[in-house]
Amino acid sequence: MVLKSSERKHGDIAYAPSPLDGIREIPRLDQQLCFALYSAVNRVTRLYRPVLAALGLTYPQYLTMLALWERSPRTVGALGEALELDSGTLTPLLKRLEKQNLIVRRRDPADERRVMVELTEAGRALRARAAEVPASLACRIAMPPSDLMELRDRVTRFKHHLVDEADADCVSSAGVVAQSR
Amino acid sequence: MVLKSSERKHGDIAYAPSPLDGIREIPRLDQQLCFALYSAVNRVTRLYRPVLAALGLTYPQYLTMLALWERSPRTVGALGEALELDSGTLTPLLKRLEKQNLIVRRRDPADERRVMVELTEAGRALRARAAEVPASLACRIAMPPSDLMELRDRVTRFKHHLVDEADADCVSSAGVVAQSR
DNA sequence: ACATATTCATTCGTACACAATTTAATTGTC
DNA sequence: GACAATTAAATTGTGTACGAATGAATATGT
Repeated sequence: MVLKSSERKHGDIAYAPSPLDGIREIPRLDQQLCFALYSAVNRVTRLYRPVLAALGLTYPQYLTMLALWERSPRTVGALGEALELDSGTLTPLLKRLEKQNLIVRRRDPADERRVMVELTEAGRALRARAAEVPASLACRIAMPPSDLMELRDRVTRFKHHLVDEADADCVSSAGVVAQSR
Repeated sequence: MVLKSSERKHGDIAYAPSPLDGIREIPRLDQQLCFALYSAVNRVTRLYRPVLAALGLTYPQYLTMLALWERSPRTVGALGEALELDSGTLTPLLKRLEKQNLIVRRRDPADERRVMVELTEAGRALRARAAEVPASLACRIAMPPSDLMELRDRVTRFKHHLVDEADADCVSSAGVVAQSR
């Protein structure tokens, strides 16, 4: 019942042979960079959850508060740029923060299209309690700080190398997104 | 209206002073490793979206198919272990794949608690078309393969250093999860 | 001036992600 | 062989993520 599976496309991908029934192509799940990132983020979110629950926040809400603690009256668009989220994601998230009295949202009088998001007193006050979060998380990550910084810089560099628009030269660094060893 | 903000907790975090109104504590958003991971994954998912849409798959569905292409009759639990997802996430996802006729789900006769997930003919056939995905993605990531592999290994190592249970020694590598420069 | 285009946020629909709960089947223990 | 403990998925409820469509406000071109 096994497919023919001999359709080699155009020698475009370097891969290790699959252990299963002669079918080739596509690197294994555990060798793919993108899966590593994907599962790492899920795990990190799970790590943050109990710590942030004490503050009544989810991880994306915590990130939003971090952004607001940096600069407080801010438009939805500016927040979205900082967090790299679109307004369709932020609007309901901000409504939940508003329901918790951590922020207020109001139209910018100067430009009624914009919605200004601003910390409330309670929102600013939460910062003191949130100051313990990084330490709580750190004790759950048994890795030298230098390695963590190195990783952060590499992830950031990776982000900057993602081609947003379809410039599509598509010949350069062939199938190594999901690379084999 | 600015808060007192002079509540230094217990010299637990190394941080750079915030540019804003004297408030300290908590590293900036763009200096946090976890945010870098978080936003990188969102971007990667957006990159995959149009490519996978041609196959009728989302990114988590694609990962699930990758796992099944590696080993096909598999329990929901085994899939969840491979993908690091729980059944609450997997069950509806698998139902959608089943609706597309890519997989079938049936109870294991040997143990009626288990649900076996198996590729259909169409599911196996999809592999040939999916073989182009890594190359399509690679052309959107302008980075040397060696850097990508290095990053993958570092992310994987990072994952392995996350403390799942509350072993909580909590003194070692203080607040560097979200580190400052 | 004014029709057109653009911008900004909201709404809607689809699809994760996970904790907590529920249901069903199996295993241990006696 | 009954029955408590355990295990495996499914279900429920909350909260993201995002594309596409919507609608209101501002910018623009002639």
